[in-house]
Amino acid sequence: MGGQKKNPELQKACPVRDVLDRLGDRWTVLVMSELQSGTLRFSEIRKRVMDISPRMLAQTLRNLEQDGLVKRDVYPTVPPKVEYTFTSLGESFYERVKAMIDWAADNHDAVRAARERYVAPEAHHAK
Amino acid sequence: MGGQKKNPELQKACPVRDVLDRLGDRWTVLVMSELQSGTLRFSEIRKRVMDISPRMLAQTLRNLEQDGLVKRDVYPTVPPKVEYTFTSLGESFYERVKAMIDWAADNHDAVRAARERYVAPEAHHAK
DNA sequence: CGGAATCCCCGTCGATACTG
DNA sequence: CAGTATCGACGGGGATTCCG
Repeated sequence: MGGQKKNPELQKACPVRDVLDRLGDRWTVLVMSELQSGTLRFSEIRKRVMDISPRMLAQTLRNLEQDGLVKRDVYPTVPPKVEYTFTSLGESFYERVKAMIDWAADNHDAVRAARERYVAPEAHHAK
Repeated sequence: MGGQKKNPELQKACPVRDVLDRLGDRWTVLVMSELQSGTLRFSEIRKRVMDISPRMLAQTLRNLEQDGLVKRDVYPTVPPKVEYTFTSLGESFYERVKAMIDWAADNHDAVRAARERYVAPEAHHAK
């Protein structure tokens, strides 16, 4: 996905983009769908999402925490233990996301079929 | 959003990513929310979305068309006229997207408030 | 264990210009 | 009008290394 500025002025004005942009990245949706099953530790999420790097998991979780969608609980034990849980805001958000995930699962075949059928419009001079 | 490969093998296996990735980009959601109001011409969408470049609009529309979410009708008149309309697949998809947009609008304040409250976790050695 | 810091690649997007 | 072509930059995110 492409770089480019993410104009903060525009974000202020646009609630949609502001919130939805988080779904743009590779991991947020995947992480949320694991968190759905309840409280999880950092390493547990890692195991479930499998090919996420610790760096990206940390970043994804911090974004979610920052937006008030996920709660982070630190237990100052040794070894350290950190748990992540949806807030109620997060749960209500995930409901909608879930609706989209389900749609994607249900209609994946239709979409893939459409992609296969698709032929590039030869400019407009359809010969 | 960032470059990096988009492993096609993984996409094949993952319906979620496959479909939802489209929402990651800057414009798809905006364009869809205009198309909601009915059939629109290329230039009409441009006027409504305002700061989208012709390049990005064309690309966004082609993606939607490719996925079978939007229908493209070309009238070989002069000057050319091209209309875009949701397919029924697209409409059913947009229903879910709309649910998220509405959530975003409703909870935008809560999210922004959470962001403002947020203080970076000073590593874990909470002094 | 749960991260943070650094390095670097490369896909996306934006701006600009051109065409049937 | 409805696009396409080319270019360059930005910044996401992977790999790796280190730390409390």
